Amino acid sequence: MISIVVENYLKTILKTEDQSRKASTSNIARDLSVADATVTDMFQKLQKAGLLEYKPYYGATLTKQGRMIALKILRRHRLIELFLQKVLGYGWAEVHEEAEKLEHAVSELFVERLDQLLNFPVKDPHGEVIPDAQGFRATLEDICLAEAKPGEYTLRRVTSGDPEFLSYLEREGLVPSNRFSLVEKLPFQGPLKIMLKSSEAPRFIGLEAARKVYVTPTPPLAEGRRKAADHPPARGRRKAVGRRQLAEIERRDTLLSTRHEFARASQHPA
Amino acid sequence: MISIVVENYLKTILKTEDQSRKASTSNIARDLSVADATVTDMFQKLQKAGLLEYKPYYGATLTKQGRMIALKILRRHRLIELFLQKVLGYGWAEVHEEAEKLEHAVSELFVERLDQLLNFPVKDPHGEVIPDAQGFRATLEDICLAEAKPGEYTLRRVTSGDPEFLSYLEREGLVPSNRFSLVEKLPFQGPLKIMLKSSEAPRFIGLEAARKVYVTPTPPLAEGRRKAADHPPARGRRKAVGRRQLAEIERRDTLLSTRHEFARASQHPA
DNA sequence: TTTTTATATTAGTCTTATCTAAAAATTGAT
DNA sequence: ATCAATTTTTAGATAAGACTAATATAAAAA
Repeated sequence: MISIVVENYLKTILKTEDQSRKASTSNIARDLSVADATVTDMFQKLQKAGLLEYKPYYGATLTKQGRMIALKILRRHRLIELFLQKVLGYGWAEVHEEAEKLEHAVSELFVERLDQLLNFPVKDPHGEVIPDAQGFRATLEDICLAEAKPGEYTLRRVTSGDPEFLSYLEREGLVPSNRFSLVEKLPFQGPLKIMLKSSEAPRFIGLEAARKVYVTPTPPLAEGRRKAADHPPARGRRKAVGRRQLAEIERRDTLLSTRHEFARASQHPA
Repeated sequence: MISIVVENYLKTILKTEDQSRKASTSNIARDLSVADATVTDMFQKLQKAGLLEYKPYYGATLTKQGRMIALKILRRHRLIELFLQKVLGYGWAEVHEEAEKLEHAVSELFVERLDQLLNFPVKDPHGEVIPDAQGFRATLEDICLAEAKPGEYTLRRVTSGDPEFLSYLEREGLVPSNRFSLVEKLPFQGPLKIMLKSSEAPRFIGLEAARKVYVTPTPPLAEGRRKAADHPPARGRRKAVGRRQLAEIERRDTLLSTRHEFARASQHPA
C-alpha cells in the first residue's frame, strides 16, 4: 500500500518536473519542508519500489508507475478543489488546503462520482487542468504574465495554493476568466500596471505575483479564425450578449486555448 | 494534534459505551483488530492525555474531552455517509467504508457545509442519529427486533456497517422506514418470520441478524395521541396520500420516535 | 589543478504504532 | 482460601518517517 507520505513525494516530484525544475533531494526537501537526509532516504526507497529513477546531482525522474500514481493524486486534488468551490461554497483561497488532506482519503469511486457530479470538468478553480482518469492532460497554451507584452489579456491560471496570495488576487479582481489590459511594465523589475475591464482605476501588481499568473491574449488568436482585432466587436451598438451566451463563449475560448496530449506517462517506458 | 489512530480508539470506546459493553483492553483490541498489549499501551497514553479514565478489569471511560472528540468523529462519519448516499449516489452498503477514511480527513468547515447542504439531517442512511455540532444527540426509542413481540413494525435502524450484511438486508427489503409485520419467532433460537407490507411471501430472518435491527411499532404509539389502532386508517376508501405527504408523515413519525437529550459529555465532569 | 562551495549521504536517534512471548494480576469457582 | 482461567501488563522488537551532526562527493571557481 502506498502511504500518504509517499503520495506526497510523488505528487511533489511531478509538479517539480512540470515546472522543469530539477527534482533533486534538496529541492524536494524544501518543497515538503523536511530535511535533505529524509529525502535521500525516501528516494532510495522509492527507487527500490520502482516508482522513480534517481541519479545524485541530476535528480529523480518518475517511472511510468510513479507518474501514474502522481497523476491520480493530482486529479483527485483538482476535482476535490472544484467540488469544494462549486458544491460546498468554499472560497477560491480555501480549497487548496482542504484538498491536500482529502486527496489521500478518497476512493476511486468517490473521485469518479465527483467527476460526474461536476459534469466532467476540464479545469480546477485556479485554472489548472484536471488529468482524466487515464492520466491524460490537456496542455495549456497560456503565457506567464511576468513575460507578457502590453496588451489585452484574459487571466487563465494561477499557480499557487497560498490563501493569502489568492485572497489578494481576488481583491484585485485577478481571477480566472477575468479580462484586463496590461498597460505597461515599469522598469527595473518594477510592478506591472494593469487595468481591469470592469474598473477605471489602474492597479499595480508586483513582478513576483505576476510570475504566478498565466494569461492568454484577448480575444484569443486561434488558428483558422481571422484575428478579432480586424473586426472589433460592436460593443454597445447591438444588444449585449446574455449570460448564457457569455458562458458558452468563455467555455469555447477555454477549450481553444488547450490542446490534448498524452501524459508523459504513456511515452515513458519504465 | 490527535492522530487518526487516537480518533479511532476514542470512537470505538464511545460506541462500546453506547452498547453498554465494557471498554476493556481486550474488547477494544478485538474491535480494532489489534493486539491486547497495544491497547494497554494506548489506554495509558490516552489517560495521560486526559482523554479517558482507565481501571484494569473495569474498563475505560471517556472524559468530557475524550467524549467530545469521539462525538465529533461520529458526527462526521454519519454526515459523510448521508452525503455519499444522497449526493454521490452511493449504495446503502457502500457508505460506511468510505466514511471511515474520510471522517479523519475533513475539516470543521467541511462538516458544517455538508450539514447545510443536506439540510441539517437527523439520521444517517442506517438510521443512526447524527450528533449536532455541540455533541448533543437525540435518543432513539426504538427496540431490538430480536426482542420484539409479533406485530406491526417500522424498521428504524441497523447497527452494522458490513456491506455484505447490509446488501442482504436490502435484498430482503429491510431498510429504514420500511414496514413489515413480525408474524412469529420460531422456537429454539429459530429465525423470525416476517411479512413485508409490499409483498406476499413471508421471509425468515436469523436471530443474529435480528439483533442488529431496531424497529418501532407501526403506527407509533406516541404519548398524548390516541392509539392509532383505535382508528384504523381508511385505506383504499379515500384518495391515497401523495408522495410529498407520505414523506412528511414519515418525517414526523421519525421525529416523534426520538427525544432530545444532552449528550453524556455535558453531564460528565472530567 | 587545487580549492571552495553546494549538494548528498551516512550514522545514530526519536516517535508512533504495532507485534509476540512471557510474566503478573484479578476473578471466579471449587 | 486456593487454584484455574481469564485478563492485563511488561519487555523487547520492528517498521515508517523524521531529525541532527558529521562526512563525503561533485561542481564551480580561482
